[in-house]
Amino acid sequence: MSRVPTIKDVAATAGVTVTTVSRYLNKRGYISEATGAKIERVIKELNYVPNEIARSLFRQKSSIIGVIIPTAIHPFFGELLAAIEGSASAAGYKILFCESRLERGKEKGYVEMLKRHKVDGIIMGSHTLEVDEYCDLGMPLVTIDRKIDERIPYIASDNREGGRLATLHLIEKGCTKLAHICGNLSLDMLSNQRCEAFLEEARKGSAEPVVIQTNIDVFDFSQYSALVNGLFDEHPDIDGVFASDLKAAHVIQACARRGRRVPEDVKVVGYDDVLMASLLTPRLTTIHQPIEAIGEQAVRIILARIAGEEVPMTNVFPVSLVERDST
Amino acid sequence: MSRVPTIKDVAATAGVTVTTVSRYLNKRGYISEATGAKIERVIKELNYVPNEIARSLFRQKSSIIGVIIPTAIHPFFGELLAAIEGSASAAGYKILFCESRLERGKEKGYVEMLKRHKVDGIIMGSHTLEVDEYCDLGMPLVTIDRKIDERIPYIASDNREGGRLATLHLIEKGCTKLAHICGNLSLDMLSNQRCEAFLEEARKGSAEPVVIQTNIDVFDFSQYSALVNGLFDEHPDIDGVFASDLKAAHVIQACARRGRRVPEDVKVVGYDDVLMASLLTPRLTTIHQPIEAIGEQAVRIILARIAGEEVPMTNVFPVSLVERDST
DNA sequence: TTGTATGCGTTATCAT
DNA sequence: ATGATAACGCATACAA
Repeated sequence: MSRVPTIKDVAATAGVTVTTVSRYLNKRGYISEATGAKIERVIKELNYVPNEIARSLFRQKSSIIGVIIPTAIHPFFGELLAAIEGSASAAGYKILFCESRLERGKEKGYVEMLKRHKVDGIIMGSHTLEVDEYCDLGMPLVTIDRKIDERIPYIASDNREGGRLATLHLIEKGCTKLAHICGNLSLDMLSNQRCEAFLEEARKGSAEPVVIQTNIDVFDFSQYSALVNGLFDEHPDIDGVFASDLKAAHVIQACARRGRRVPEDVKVVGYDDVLMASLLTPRLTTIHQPIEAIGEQAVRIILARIAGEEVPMTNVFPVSLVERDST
Repeated sequence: MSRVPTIKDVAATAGVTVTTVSRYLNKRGYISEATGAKIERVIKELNYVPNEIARSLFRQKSSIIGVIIPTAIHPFFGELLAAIEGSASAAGYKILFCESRLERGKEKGYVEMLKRHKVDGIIMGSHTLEVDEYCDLGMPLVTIDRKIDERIPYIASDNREGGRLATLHLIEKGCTKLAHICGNLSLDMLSNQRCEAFLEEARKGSAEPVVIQTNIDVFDFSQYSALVNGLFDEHPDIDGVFASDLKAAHVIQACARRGRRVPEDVKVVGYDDVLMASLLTPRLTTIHQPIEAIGEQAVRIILARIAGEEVPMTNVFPVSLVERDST
């Protein structure tokens, strides 16, 4: 027999019916010592493994959760994905992994696909669709860094506080002209609050603020260099920059090229505190957000939703300033 | 009707049988203009989507491929994963994502799980199991960076050539005492060839070679700092280091702390050329391996295997030295 | 303690 | 051009 054995094969060679084997597999009901042993032996002998597809069909439950992020190339999402995978697998769930690349069409296609695949829920870290398209999903959903609707729980770090801390820190360190590089503000993300806080605190602190955005394709990293260089060309007197870690890395890079010393001439504060942050030279001062906790919470929430439990709609994690050498 | 509609519901409300609906869905056989239109309408109205689980069960094919990597936190694997996902989804396949964290038990559990889930094939980037355990899998398999057996195709960069290029470059730049930081050599990985090439070229070039390994838990990044510092403590006269990008980043970091200038006092060459490499200060000279092409090829090979086609067992991609500022 | 029958949602075969 | 039915592999309700 070359094809992979089914429960029928096990039953047949063990001389019982599939019901009994199923019972053995699921440890339900009574089954005699003898037949139990025999079934066990046959299973080993045939190298039988239950077909999870068939199980899923019967149970109306796949034990799979879909995860959609922009791309795993971005260290924040790579780390987030790792956290999600760890928590999910610990709970007996598997991850169907999707990269939207922040393309509307792709994201929509993935949502559709996950629906067809009957995933038990979706963790969404990419947000290019309209509010309705998320609400009409008819499936547990939790978002990262975006508040879509009152009925959809979201997880985020305290972006506003992070923006505040970063800006305050730059001002305290003596910066007088501040820049913030943010993602594309037309995307409805909570990270936009960093920008608001930045502007607010800059004004309070009488520092001149400059804000520049990336393209809509926020994760086209190749644009970052040009963006940063454009910033310094236009505003040579900038002495403090706030931007998420990956962008901050480009800032440090650009400074090195232009002979501007960090932190002496320009101070830089990141956001995220990904692995890379502490590996830059100078080591990056940054706003730490608890990526692992966020991933864990995302899984906890989605599982609770799947179980039909009540969950908090707002899940904002505290951030903290990690002062290193770039300020 | 609150539960999600099935093909039966569509059939019922459209006044036809499931057969006809199925025909419509799969565009097989003839169906009249009128019923076609009606079915289409009902599908929209009911918001029906086919159940992929049931389809998979019938077709004996899930259109899912399993991917096992150590962790997405590591930028190489994050980028590899992104490449794999892109190619797979373009071909209509989905990714069941697993992180082994390089733990034998986890990896084994995942393999088992993927088997139960009837994935069509597995791309394996984590290698903690014995040769037999991979061979007895009874399912298409392709490995990244490990040659397991004549019958299992593998993809890798030309590690030996990479090691050679890196070492040669350091020697040409005038280094006389070279260190190589590698993973744990007890793991049977092709990247170990970098080490062999390193030793060979160092001797040829009359440079004194030092090799240090990481723990078995290669991806416990927290050990890297101590490792690098230990290296410099024991061998203060090292003037050239070869190590994969992430480790190289730690080397640069350690040098900065110790007041050793890169590249003036110590020259550093990485391996991988991940995003981070060009963002370090100084920008890292490194051996570029074509991560995206490797991911694409992994998918191409696994799909060919699934289709029962012949595939090349050996897939070694060329590498090149990217000279930047750390040498 | 074990077996029989049925259904999960879909597709394919064979009728009609 | 459409319908009835079996089958995919498994698990449950109900019998025996």
